[in-house]
Amino acid sequence: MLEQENTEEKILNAARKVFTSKGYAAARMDDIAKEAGMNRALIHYYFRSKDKMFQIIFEEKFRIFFLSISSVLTSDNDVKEKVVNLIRMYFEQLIENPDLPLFIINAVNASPENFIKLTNKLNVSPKEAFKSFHIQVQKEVEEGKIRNIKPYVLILNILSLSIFPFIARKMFMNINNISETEYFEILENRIEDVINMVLNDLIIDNNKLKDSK
Amino acid sequence: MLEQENTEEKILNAARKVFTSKGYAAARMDDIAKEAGMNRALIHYYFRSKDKMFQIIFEEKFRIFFLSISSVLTSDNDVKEKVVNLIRMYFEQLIENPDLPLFIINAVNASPENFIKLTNKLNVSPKEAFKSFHIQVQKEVEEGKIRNIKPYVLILNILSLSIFPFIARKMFMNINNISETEYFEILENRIEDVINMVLNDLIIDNNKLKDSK
DNA sequence: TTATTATTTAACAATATTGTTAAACATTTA
DNA sequence: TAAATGTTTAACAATATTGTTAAATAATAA
Repeated sequence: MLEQENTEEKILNAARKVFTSKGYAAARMDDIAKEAGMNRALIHYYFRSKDKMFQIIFEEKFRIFFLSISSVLTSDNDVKEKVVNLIRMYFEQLIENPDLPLFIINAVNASPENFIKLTNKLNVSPKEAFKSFHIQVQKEVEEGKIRNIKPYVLILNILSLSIFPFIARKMFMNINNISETEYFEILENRIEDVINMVLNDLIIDNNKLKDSK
Repeated sequence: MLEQENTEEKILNAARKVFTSKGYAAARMDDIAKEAGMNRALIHYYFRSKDKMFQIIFEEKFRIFFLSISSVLTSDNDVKEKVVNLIRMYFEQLIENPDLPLFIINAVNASPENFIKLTNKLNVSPKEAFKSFHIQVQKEVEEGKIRNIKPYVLILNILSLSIFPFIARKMFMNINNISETEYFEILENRIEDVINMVLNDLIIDNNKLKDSK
């Protein structure tokens, strides 16, 4: 009988699950204890308080979420390559971790100070990564490599198309009566569409629009 | 001295504000009372319990959110017109109500039964609206009016590009050190970009892509 | 084996949050 | 005006949730 995970791991796994699906306020220490198959006192023995546990999970998730973005944004590739990498990377990461974005957004909304503290504490700087991408976009616009697009607009488009489907997935599944598996298949098949749409939007082309009149 | 709003309105306004910004679990009856400038007992006198109050606010917001979508989706327009209307409508609505999508998504995630109950109770049926749009898209694809795109993909693209920027706005503002006013300006200027991008993606065009090789 | 240490639990304590009530105060109406 | 009704509050009660402790059990080291 391979009992693999020890108590500490069991607790962390349970906490991860409960916190990411319910968020801090709605999570109960008892939910975590039950999920881990043990007594509430035990999780206090291992991790002092709810706050401390949440902090651990949040840091971990925060790292996962921003480290990969940052690495793509600050790589050596040009803008179009980064666009492709970002979209693929998000999809792969979020298919494994569908609750991640909502968890992080809610946590940051609930206490923005925490976000600021963490970006300082960890050697992950979304601010810097975004800024350097911003500059690169402006440069490529000036060089005529891509159309004249505002960096913020491009970033927002990529993030929106990649992340939103995971944020709204339960509602979407509900409205359209489809299972998570089916939904993820739709998303998987959608990746190339998204890539094409964003890349297309970067092409310098004078006569492709305004034909509706 | 025009004292306009009565106690009941004061409470509802406060509840609206607190619930939509914090969500059910993190909201405190005391937050609402303070926001309304009164005693906690008074809000119980008017609205029995926290659950009941939340239900009122949720129904209201749910209606606002889905009524306008449904009306656009089930109108007489063709797909391209609907795309334009949807994107404009979302922007106008969310600029007034930026917390709306996150509030609804979190509430639906927390209790999907509630969502189902409400769609039945109210004469608002996102399910039907989505379905009819779905069929219309397939029809226009067959007629050659728009490119061969999966209805789900189109809907997801529109919703993503329109809604996500509001969901992630606090994080985005934080990362890029910009105020809400500045951010909303960026979004305002982005509308036409989004419309163009989505419409462009619907055009039947054989030689606009795959030029990167 | 026995002593020591780590793990686990049940029972308890403290705090936070919601909900109630009786009495004070204000407003309406007879 | 006085009775009746509606509004508001402070104080209290009940419940939910987190956190602690002492004692039992298991694991480890001497």
